[in-house]
Amino acid sequence: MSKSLSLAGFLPYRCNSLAQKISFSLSRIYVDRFGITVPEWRVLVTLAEYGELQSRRIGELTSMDKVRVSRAVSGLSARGLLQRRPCDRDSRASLLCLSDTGAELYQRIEPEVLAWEEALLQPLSTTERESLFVLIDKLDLRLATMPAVEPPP
Amino acid sequence: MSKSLSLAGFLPYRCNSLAQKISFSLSRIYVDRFGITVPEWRVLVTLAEYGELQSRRIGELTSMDKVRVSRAVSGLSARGLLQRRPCDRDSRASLLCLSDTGAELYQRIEPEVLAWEEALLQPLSTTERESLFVLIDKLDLRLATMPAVEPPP
DNA sequence: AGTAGATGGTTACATTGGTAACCATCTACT
DNA sequence: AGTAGATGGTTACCAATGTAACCATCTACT
Repeated sequence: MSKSLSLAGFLPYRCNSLAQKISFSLSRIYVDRFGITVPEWRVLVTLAEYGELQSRRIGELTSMDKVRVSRAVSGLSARGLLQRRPCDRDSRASLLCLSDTGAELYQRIEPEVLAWEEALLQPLSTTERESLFVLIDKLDLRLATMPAVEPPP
Repeated sequence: MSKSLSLAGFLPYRCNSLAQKISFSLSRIYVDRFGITVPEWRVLVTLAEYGELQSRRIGELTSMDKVRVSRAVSGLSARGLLQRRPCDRDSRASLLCLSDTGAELYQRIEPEVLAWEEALLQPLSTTERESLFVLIDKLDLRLATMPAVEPPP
Protein backbone atom coordinates (compact mmCIF):
# COMPACT_ATOMS: atom_id res chain seq x y z
CA MET A 1 0.00 0.00 0.00
CA SER A 2 1.20 3.50 -0.72
CA LYS A 3 0.12 6.83 0.70
CA SER A 4 -2.02 9.05 -1.44
CA LEU A 5 -1.44 12.62 -2.49
CA SER A 6 -2.52 15.65 -0.56
CA LEU A 7 -1.69 19.11 -1.82
CA ALA A 8 -1.10 20.43 1.68
CA GLY A 9 1.80 18.06 2.23
CA PHE A 10 3.03 17.99 -1.32
CA LEU A 11 6.40 19.64 -1.71
CA PRO A 12 5.90 21.17 -5.16
CA TYR A 13 2.74 22.87 -4.02
CA ARG A 14 4.09 24.01 -0.68
CA CYS A 15 7.28 25.30 -2.17
CA ASN A 16 5.52 27.11 -4.96
CA SER A 17 3.08 28.74 -2.67
CA LEU A 18 5.78 29.75 -0.22
CA ALA A 19 7.89 31.21 -3.00
CA GLN A 20 4.98 33.25 -4.25
CA LYS A 21 4.15 34.63 -0.85
CA ILE A 22 7.76 35.53 -0.20
CA SER A 23 8.11 37.14 -3.57
CA PHE A 24 4.94 39.11 -3.15
CA SER A 25 5.81 40.32 0.32
CA LEU A 26 9.25 41.43 -0.77
CA SER A 27 8.05 43.05 -3.93
CA ARG A 28 5.92 45.47 -1.91
CA ILE A 29 9.19 47.26 -1.33
CA TYR A 30 10.60 47.68 -4.79
CA VAL A 31 7.49 47.39 -6.91
CA ASP A 32 5.15 49.66 -4.99
CA ARG A 33 7.57 52.25 -3.82
CA PHE A 34 10.24 52.24 -6.50
CA GLY A 35 8.43 50.98 -9.58
CA ILE A 36 10.95 48.24 -10.22
CA THR A 37 9.80 44.89 -11.64
CA VAL A 38 11.03 41.55 -10.40
CA PRO A 39 13.40 40.88 -13.31
CA GLU A 40 14.70 44.44 -13.06
CA TRP A 41 15.30 43.92 -9.38
CA ARG A 42 17.38 40.85 -10.07
CA VAL A 43 19.49 42.72 -12.56
CA LEU A 44 20.02 45.56 -10.10
CA VAL A 45 21.18 43.23 -7.34
CA THR A 46 23.49 41.39 -9.66
CA LEU A 47 25.11 44.48 -11.07
CA ALA A 48 25.45 45.92 -7.58
CA GLU A 49 27.26 42.79 -6.56
CA TYR A 50 29.45 42.22 -9.60
CA GLY A 51 30.04 45.70 -10.95
CA GLU A 52 30.25 45.23 -14.68
CA LEU A 53 28.73 42.38 -16.65
CA GLN A 54 27.42 41.52 -20.06
CA SER A 55 23.83 40.40 -20.54
CA ARG A 56 24.75 36.81 -21.07
CA ARG A 57 26.41 36.60 -17.68
CA ILE A 58 23.53 38.39 -15.98
CA GLY A 59 21.29 35.73 -17.38
CA GLU A 60 23.40 32.95 -15.91
CA LEU A 61 23.62 34.58 -12.52
CA THR A 62 19.92 35.32 -12.25
CA SER A 63 18.55 32.18 -13.97
CA MET A 64 16.70 34.31 -16.47
CA ASP A 65 16.65 33.70 -20.19
CA LYS A 66 18.13 36.27 -22.52
CA VAL A 67 14.80 37.77 -23.50
CA ARG A 68 13.88 38.54 -19.94
CA VAL A 69 17.28 40.00 -19.28
CA SER A 70 17.04 42.11 -22.40
CA ARG A 71 13.69 43.52 -21.36
CA ALA A 72 14.78 44.19 -17.81
CA VAL A 73 17.91 45.93 -19.02
CA SER A 74 15.99 48.06 -21.45
CA GLY A 75 13.54 49.03 -18.74
CA LEU A 76 16.29 50.04 -16.38
CA SER A 77 18.19 51.85 -19.12
CA ALA A 78 15.10 53.82 -20.06
CA ARG A 79 15.08 55.17 -16.53
CA GLY A 80 18.74 56.02 -16.65
CA LEU A 81 19.70 53.49 -14.02
CA LEU A 82 22.28 51.70 -16.14
CA GLN A 83 25.34 52.55 -18.11
CA ARG A 84 26.59 50.59 -21.10
CA ARG A 85 29.89 50.57 -22.82
CA PRO A 86 30.98 48.47 -25.78
CA CYS A 87 32.75 45.22 -25.12
CA ASP A 88 35.98 45.30 -27.09
CA ARG A 89 36.40 41.56 -27.06
CA ASP A 90 33.04 41.03 -28.71
CA SER A 91 31.28 43.78 -30.56
CA ARG A 92 27.87 42.07 -30.37
CA ALA A 93 27.83 42.41 -26.61
CA SER A 94 28.07 45.39 -24.31
CA LEU A 95 29.14 45.76 -20.73
CA LEU A 96 26.59 46.98 -18.26
CA CYS A 97 26.89 48.55 -14.86
CA LEU A 98 24.84 50.73 -12.56
CA SER A 99 24.85 54.43 -13.33
CA ASP A 100 25.23 56.88 -10.47
CA THR A 101 21.47 57.24 -10.17
CA GLY A 102 21.13 53.49 -10.36
CA ALA A 103 23.64 52.93 -7.60
CA GLU A 104 22.01 55.61 -5.52
CA LEU A 105 18.57 54.06 -5.96
CA TYR A 106 19.92 50.67 -5.10
CA GLN A 107 21.48 51.98 -1.94
CA ARG A 108 18.11 53.24 -0.86
CA ILE A 109 16.41 49.91 -1.50
CA GLU A 110 19.01 47.53 -0.18
CA PRO A 111 18.77 48.31 3.54
CA GLU A 112 15.01 47.99 3.42
CA VAL A 113 15.26 44.64 1.74
CA LEU A 114 17.78 43.45 4.29
CA ALA A 115 15.48 44.60 7.07
CA TRP A 116 12.61 42.76 5.45
CA GLU A 117 14.70 39.59 5.15
CA GLU A 118 15.67 39.79 8.78
CA ALA A 119 12.04 40.23 9.76
CA LEU A 120 11.05 37.21 7.70
CA LEU A 121 13.73 34.98 9.18
CA GLN A 122 13.21 36.25 12.70
CA PRO A 123 11.32 33.18 13.93
CA LEU A 124 14.13 30.88 12.76
CA SER A 125 17.19 30.11 14.88
CA THR A 126 20.64 30.36 13.36
CA THR A 127 20.76 26.60 13.02
CA GLU A 128 17.40 26.54 11.32
CA ARG A 129 18.46 29.20 8.87
CA GLU A 130 21.51 27.19 8.01
CA SER A 131 19.62 23.98 7.53
CA LEU A 132 17.08 25.76 5.38
CA PHE A 133 19.79 26.69 2.93
CA VAL A 134 21.41 23.28 3.16
CA LEU A 135 18.11 21.67 2.27
CA ILE A 136 17.55 24.01 -0.62
CA ASP A 137 21.04 23.30 -1.90
CA LYS A 138 20.49 19.57 -1.68
CA LEU A 139 17.22 19.73 -3.57
CA ASP A 140 18.72 22.00 -6.19
CA LEU A 141 21.53 19.57 -6.71
CA ARG A 142 19.18 16.64 -6.80
CA LEU A 143 17.05 18.28 -9.46
CA ALA A 144 20.09 18.87 -11.58
CA THR A 145 21.12 15.23 -11.48
CA MET A 146 17.88 13.35 -10.99
CA PRO A 147 16.89 10.99 -13.78
CA ALA A 148 13.53 11.55 -15.47
CA VAL A 149 10.65 9.46 -14.27
CA GLU A 150 10.08 6.39 -16.43
CA PRO A 151 6.66 5.96 -17.97
CA PRO A 152 5.28 2.55 -17.05
CA PRO A 153 5.70 -0.04 -19.85
CA MET B 1 28.16 47.50 9.40
CA SER B 2 25.63 45.21 7.69
CA LYS B 3 26.14 42.48 5.14
CA SER B 4 25.19 43.22 1.59
CA LEU B 5 22.87 41.37 -0.70
CA SER B 6 23.82 38.48 -2.90
CA LEU B 7 21.21 36.72 -5.00
CA ALA B 8 22.82 33.33 -4.45
CA GLY B 9 22.19 33.51 -0.72
CA PHE B 10 18.99 35.46 -0.87
CA LEU B 11 16.00 33.42 0.23
CA PRO B 12 13.40 34.87 -2.12
CA TYR B 13 15.57 34.12 -5.09
CA ARG B 14 16.63 30.69 -3.96
CA CYS B 15 13.13 29.68 -3.04
CA ASN B 16 11.68 30.96 -6.27
CA SER B 17 14.22 29.24 -8.37
CA LEU B 18 13.85 25.97 -6.46
CA ALA B 19 10.08 26.10 -6.78
CA GLN B 20 10.33 26.62 -10.50
CA LYS B 21 12.71 23.75 -11.00
CA ILE B 22 10.56 21.44 -8.92
CA SER B 23 7.45 22.51 -10.72
CA PHE B 24 9.05 22.03 -14.09
CA SER B 25 10.45 18.62 -13.28
CA LEU B 26 7.12 17.40 -11.96
CA SER B 27 5.13 18.86 -14.79
CA ARG B 28 7.00 16.66 -17.26
CA ILE B 29 4.67 13.96 -16.02
CA TYR B 30 1.26 15.51 -16.33
CA VAL B 31 1.87 18.21 -18.90
CA ASP B 32 3.88 16.25 -21.44
CA ARG B 33 2.21 12.91 -21.15
CA PHE B 34 -1.32 13.78 -20.12
CA GLY B 35 -1.84 17.30 -21.40
CA ILE B 36 -2.90 18.64 -18.03
CA THR B 37 -1.93 22.19 -17.02
CA VAL B 38 -0.67 23.11 -13.57
CA PRO B 39 -3.95 24.67 -12.35
CA GLU B 40 -5.86 21.71 -13.75
CA TRP B 41 -3.53 19.39 -11.93
CA ARG B 42 -4.22 21.13 -8.65
CA VAL B 43 -7.95 20.83 -9.17
CA LEU B 44 -7.61 17.13 -9.96
CA VAL B 45 -5.62 16.40 -6.83
CA THR B 46 -8.01 18.36 -4.68
CA LEU B 47 -11.12 16.71 -6.03
CA ALA B 48 -9.46 13.31 -5.74
CA GLU B 49 -8.79 14.06 -2.11
CA TYR B 50 -12.06 15.71 -1.12
CA GLY B 51 -14.58 14.11 -3.42
CA GLU B 52 -17.13 16.85 -4.04
CA LEU B 53 -16.49 20.56 -3.77
CA GLN B 54 -17.68 23.84 -5.11
CA SER B 55 -15.32 26.16 -7.00
CA ARG B 56 -14.98 28.55 -4.12
CA ARG B 57 -13.64 25.84 -1.84
CA ILE B 58 -11.30 24.54 -4.51
CA GLY B 59 -9.88 28.01 -4.70
CA GLU B 60 -9.22 28.12 -0.99
CA LEU B 61 -7.62 24.70 -0.92
CA THR B 62 -5.35 25.33 -3.88
CA SER B 63 -4.53 29.00 -3.24
CA MET B 64 -5.83 29.94 -6.65
CA ASP B 65 -8.12 32.85 -7.36
CA LYS B 66 -11.56 32.19 -8.74
CA VAL B 67 -10.65 33.03 -12.32
CA ARG B 68 -7.91 30.48 -12.41
CA VAL B 69 -10.15 27.87 -10.86
CA SER B 70 -12.87 28.65 -13.35
CA ARG B 71 -10.52 28.21 -16.28
CA ALA B 72 -9.05 25.01 -14.91
CA VAL B 73 -12.50 23.59 -14.28
CA SER B 74 -13.70 24.49 -17.73
CA GLY B 75 -10.62 22.89 -19.25
CA LEU B 76 -11.13 19.68 -17.35
CA SER B 77 -14.86 19.68 -18.05
CA ALA B 78 -14.25 20.07 -21.75
CA ARG B 79 -12.30 16.84 -21.62
CA GLY B 80 -15.00 15.10 -19.69
CA LEU B 81 -12.90 14.65 -16.60
CA LEU B 82 -15.36 16.34 -14.25
CA GLN B 83 -18.97 16.01 -13.29
CA ARG B 84 -21.10 18.87 -12.02
CA ARG B 85 -24.36 18.88 -10.24
CA PRO B 86 -26.33 21.88 -8.99
CA CYS B 87 -25.85 22.98 -5.42
CA ASP B 88 -29.29 23.12 -3.85
CA ARG B 89 -28.22 25.43 -1.07
CA ASP B 90 -27.00 28.04 -3.53
CA SER B 91 -28.11 28.05 -7.11
CA ARG B 92 -25.20 30.22 -8.26
CA ALA B 93 -22.73 27.51 -7.37
CA SER B 94 -22.37 23.93 -8.51
CA LEU B 95 -20.74 20.92 -6.95
CA LEU B 96 -17.85 19.36 -8.78
CA CYS B 97 -16.28 15.95 -8.61
CA LEU B 98 -14.19 13.70 -10.80
CA SER B 99 -16.04 11.78 -13.47
CA ASP B 100 -15.20 8.14 -13.99
CA THR B 101 -12.74 9.00 -16.73
CA GLY B 102 -11.31 11.71 -14.52
CA ALA B 103 -10.82 9.35 -11.62
CA GLU B 104 -9.30 6.80 -13.90
CA LEU B 105 -6.89 9.30 -15.38
CA TYR B 106 -5.94 10.48 -11.95
CA GLN B 107 -5.22 6.97 -10.85
CA ARG B 108 -2.82 6.59 -13.69
CA ILE B 109 -0.97 9.80 -12.85
CA GLU B 110 -0.84 9.57 -9.08
CA PRO B 111 1.58 6.66 -8.68
CA GLU B 112 3.98 8.27 -11.10
CA VAL B 113 3.88 11.51 -9.21
CA LEU B 114 4.47 9.72 -5.93
CA ALA B 115 7.42 7.93 -7.47
CA TRP B 116 8.78 11.22 -8.72
CA GLU B 117 8.39 12.77 -5.27
CA GLU B 118 10.21 9.89 -3.68
CA ALA B 119 13.02 10.23 -6.20
CA LEU B 120 13.29 13.93 -5.48
CA LEU B 121 13.45 13.49 -1.73
CA GLN B 122 15.73 10.48 -1.92
CA PRO B 123 18.88 12.37 -0.84
CA LEU B 124 17.12 13.67 2.29
CA SER B 125 16.94 11.69 5.52
CA THR B 126 13.63 11.31 7.32
CA THR B 127 14.65 13.98 9.77
CA GLU B 128 15.62 16.32 6.99
CA ARG B 129 12.31 15.81 5.26
CA GLU B 130 10.50 16.63 8.45
CA SER B 131 12.50 19.73 9.16
CA LEU B 132 12.00 20.89 5.59
CA PHE B 133 8.26 20.94 6.13
CA VAL B 134 8.61 22.46 9.57
CA LEU B 135 10.65 25.28 8.12
CA ILE B 136 8.18 25.85 5.32
CA ASP B 137 5.35 25.93 7.85
CA LYS B 138 7.16 28.45 9.99
CA LEU B 139 7.86 30.74 7.08
CA ASP B 140 4.30 30.45 5.85
CA LEU B 141 3.02 31.39 9.25
CA ARG B 142 5.48 34.21 9.55
CA LEU B 143 4.41 35.67 6.23
CA ALA B 144 0.81 35.61 7.31
CA THR B 145 1.53 37.57 10.46
CA MET B 146 4.57 39.64 9.61
CA PRO B 147 4.09 43.39 9.70
CA ALA B 148 4.83 45.32 6.52
CA VAL B 149 8.22 46.95 6.26
CA GLU B 150 8.13 50.58 7.31
CA PRO B 151 9.39 53.10 4.81
CA PRO B 152 12.12 55.22 6.39
CA PRO B 153 10.82 58.62 7.66
C1' DA C 1 40.63 34.49 -46.85
C1' DG C 2 36.19 32.15 -46.99
C1' DT C 3 32.53 29.65 -45.35
C1' DA C 4 29.45 26.92 -41.83
C1' DG C 5 27.85 26.87 -37.79
C1' DA C 6 27.50 28.79 -33.03
C1' DT C 7 26.41 32.73 -30.04
C1' DG C 8 24.91 37.66 -28.05
C1' DG C 9 21.13 40.26 -28.22
C1' DT C 10 16.65 42.23 -29.98
C1' DT C 11 12.15 42.00 -32.02
C1' DA C 12 7.73 39.81 -33.16
C1' DC C 13 4.26 36.52 -32.08
C1' DA C 14 1.60 33.37 -29.27
C1' DT C 15 0.28 31.83 -24.49
C1' DT C 16 -0.47 32.52 -20.02
C1' DG C 17 -1.80 34.87 -16.00
C1' DG C 18 -3.95 38.74 -13.46
C1' DT C 19 -7.40 42.64 -12.83
C1' DA C 20 -11.72 44.48 -13.43
C1' DA C 21 -16.26 44.54 -14.99
C1' DC C 22 -20.30 41.78 -15.11
C1' DC C 23 -24.66 38.80 -14.15
C1' DA C 24 -27.15 36.04 -11.14
C1' DT C 25 -28.27 35.00 -6.76
C1' DC C 26 -28.05 35.25 -1.81
C1' DT C 27 -28.22 37.72 2.84
C1' DA C 28 -29.72 41.03 5.91
C1' DC C 29 -32.16 44.65 7.18
C1' DT C 30 -36.55 47.95 6.81
C1' DA D 1 -41.99 41.92 0.32
C1' DG D 2 -38.36 45.10 -1.14
C1' DT D 3 -34.00 46.90 -1.42
C1' DA D 4 -28.64 47.36 -0.62
C1' DG D 5 -24.84 45.25 -0.43
C1' DA D 6 -22.09 40.87 -0.50
C1' DT D 7 -20.74 36.67 -2.96
C1' DG D 8 -20.16 32.62 -6.66
C1' DG D 9 -18.77 32.33 -11.03
C1' DT D 10 -17.83 33.78 -15.95
C1' DT D 11 -16.28 36.86 -19.44
C1' DA D 12 -13.49 40.56 -21.34
C1' DC D 13 -9.49 43.04 -21.27
C1' DC D 14 -4.64 44.04 -20.39
C1' DA D 15 0.16 43.03 -18.64
C1' DA D 16 3.74 39.69 -18.31
C1' DT D 17 6.37 35.60 -19.94
C1' DG D 18 7.92 32.15 -23.09
C1' DT D 19 9.01 30.65 -28.00
C1' DA D 20 10.65 31.42 -32.39
C1' DA D 21 12.58 34.06 -35.88
C1' DC D 22 16.06 37.33 -36.82
C1' DC D 23 20.54 40.19 -37.45
C1' DA D 24 25.14 40.86 -36.42
C1' DT D 25 29.23 39.02 -35.21
C1' DC D 26 32.37 35.52 -33.70
C1' DT D 27 34.81 30.84 -34.00
C1' DA D 28 36.77 27.17 -36.25
C1' DC D 29 38.00 24.76 -39.91
C1' DT D 30 39.42 24.29 -45.16
